[in-house]
Amino acid sequence: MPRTKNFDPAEVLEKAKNLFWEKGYYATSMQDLVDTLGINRASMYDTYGGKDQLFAKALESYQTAETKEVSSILYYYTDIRQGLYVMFEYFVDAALKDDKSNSCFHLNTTVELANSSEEIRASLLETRELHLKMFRTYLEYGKSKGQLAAHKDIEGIAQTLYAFQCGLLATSKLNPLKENLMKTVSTTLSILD
Amino acid sequence: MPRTKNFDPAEVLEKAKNLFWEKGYYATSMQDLVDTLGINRASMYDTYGGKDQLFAKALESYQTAETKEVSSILYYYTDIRQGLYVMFEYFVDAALKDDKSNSCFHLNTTVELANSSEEIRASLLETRELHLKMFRTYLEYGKSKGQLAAHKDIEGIAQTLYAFQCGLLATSKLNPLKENLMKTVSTTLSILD
DNA sequence: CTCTTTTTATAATAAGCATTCCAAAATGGT
DNA sequence: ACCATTTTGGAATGCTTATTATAAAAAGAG
Repeated sequence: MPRTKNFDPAEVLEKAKNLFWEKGYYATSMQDLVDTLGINRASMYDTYGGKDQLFAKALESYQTAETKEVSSILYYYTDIRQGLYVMFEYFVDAALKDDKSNSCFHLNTTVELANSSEEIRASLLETRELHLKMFRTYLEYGKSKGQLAAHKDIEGIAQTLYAFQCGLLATSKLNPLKENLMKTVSTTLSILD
Repeated sequence: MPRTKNFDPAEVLEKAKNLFWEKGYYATSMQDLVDTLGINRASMYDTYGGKDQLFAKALESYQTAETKEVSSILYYYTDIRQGLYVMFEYFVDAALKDDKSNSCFHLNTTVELANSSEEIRASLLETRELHLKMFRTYLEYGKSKGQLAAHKDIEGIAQTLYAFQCGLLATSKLNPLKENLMKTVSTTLSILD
């Protein structure tokens, strides 16, 4: 019957995601969000709920998109070394986009909130589990193609790749140079040999 | 002439360090500190200055202690694989102490504040540089002893070890199991082979 | 045009924040 | 014993926070 929403909730959520990604949960105030999102404070509360819910939705949106992206990258490359390299490169580019060094929203949130919000922790754990599963599957595939020696411990490598990915993006805050970061990627991938 | 301080400033700073380590800068209020440190609010301001300065001192204290510890561990072990393994084990134990999962104060602060405080960033960068230098020196030593092949890229390995260390401790928040974490350490150390 | 709902702008609320101040009590050195 | 200084407890300050409320303007659907 009446007036419809004047903005695209998904578009606005994207802006909130970028702000939380850059500044973190505590350092981002609702006033910051009002200034950034381009919609009124009341519309914000009406559409997304309070700060907690908005943050949770932003994180969810980020994690879903990243998981999908990783999946399609790995699916595309039949050489696992190449696939993993491009995947790490994708994360590095995202961490350094717009000449900032915002690292990775998933990692930032792990450090800031994993121990203080059960709901957020569950969301982080689920994403970690999804990534580990993708790594395992991809490594199994590599083994079947003879790209990975049969005796290699897939679970150990998968967890190592996940840990290294977190470290790579964390250090990108202090060392925001792509070529430097990608050298550590190459070095790390030698665990496959 | 008159009354002397009633508490040991270093001891109290240790408590502040543990609280900031656990909760981070923003999530720790001065009231939390008053409740935890066991000294009066006025004494706190008088001895350490405001929140910023107290945090900076706590971080400095942490980084100095950790750097010293790493140095002595590496100095003690003549086998570089063993030395690095024990070093990572030391960090894992610290990250999981008291059955919590507080990760590493240096890493936590990198994620939370590296982009918002120039003073803190400088302190973090200096510590990173110190650790890289220790790694390089240790790897050179290993090379001279024939424990590391002559063609290995020392700078690349050093940076990779630093990145992995950050990732190892970050993931310890979601996966606080020592044996699990130490398996990724072993896997990563295969980059030396 | 007429509902009905959303937007907007503004303000009120209530709590928490870091910091400063004050006066009384405590304490070590002379 | 005296004095200088710190500790203590409490309160006051002034600012920021998240959230809710209010009322008027805007706009799509019948």
